[in-house]
Amino acid sequence: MAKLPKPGQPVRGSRSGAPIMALFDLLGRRWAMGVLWTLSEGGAMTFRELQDRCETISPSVLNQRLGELKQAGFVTRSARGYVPTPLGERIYRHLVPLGDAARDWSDILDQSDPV
Amino acid sequence: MAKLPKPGQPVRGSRSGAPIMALFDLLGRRWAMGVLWTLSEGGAMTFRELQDRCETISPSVLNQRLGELKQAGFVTRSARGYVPTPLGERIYRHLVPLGDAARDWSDILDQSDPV
DNA sequence: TAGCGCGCTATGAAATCCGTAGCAACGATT
DNA sequence: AATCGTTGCTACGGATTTCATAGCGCGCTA
Repeated sequence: MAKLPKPGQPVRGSRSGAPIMALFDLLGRRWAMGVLWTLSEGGAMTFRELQDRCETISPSVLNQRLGELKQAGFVTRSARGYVPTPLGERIYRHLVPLGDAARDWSDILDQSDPV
Repeated sequence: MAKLPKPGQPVRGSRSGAPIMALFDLLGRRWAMGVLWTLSEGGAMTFRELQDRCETISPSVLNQRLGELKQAGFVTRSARGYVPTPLGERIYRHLVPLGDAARDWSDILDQSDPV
């Protein structure tokens, strides 16, 4: 099992553990950003609900990602289910403009390379 | 070999291919964000130089990520080496504030959980 | 006590990633 | 012309990660 990336300690991709590299290690795991995104968009939700919204995630990976996100302090568990922490919300807010860029990307691909 | 995620087509994580999910699929592969980041920070550079800066990346993975980023239109190859495209630059600019958040994250961890 | 939904774990196969070695092409040097 | 160094990558085998599916133990309700 891969250990949790922590800024300041060697992570996959950086011996120095530059914070951004630690974050990339964490968020660059399959589904990590998708989970944070879904959770931030949808508000508090249960494990199963999250699983449904993520369409194709397997429970083992969801559980693992949730554990990592919890340990990293991006997600926590409230009475009504999993929710992003303020720190998690902040990361999410930086992810939002990526959604806009993604839409433009989609438009560009449509123009240059219609299916 | 995993196929290139394209918005509008089913990707890992979304049957509908919502642009953001296609982007998450692409960027959520090991080293994808790190490569884009390194390239944007350092300007045009050769394969080997990129490999050096990424410290621990293997050439096979670097080559694969570069191919994906090229196909996605985020990176291209100029006379002086690999460079991000305008679209790639744009993604990068949205990644920058994540670096700030990562530093704060690092500070928080230092306070709450000193090694 | 039977049925339900819940959070999650177990398992085994498939995909991905890794480090290392090394090849072919090129230009500069001897 | 033979050698050298650099570059962009590919081959390979093993380690890790992700996957789909099945199902367990719990608490609640009827």
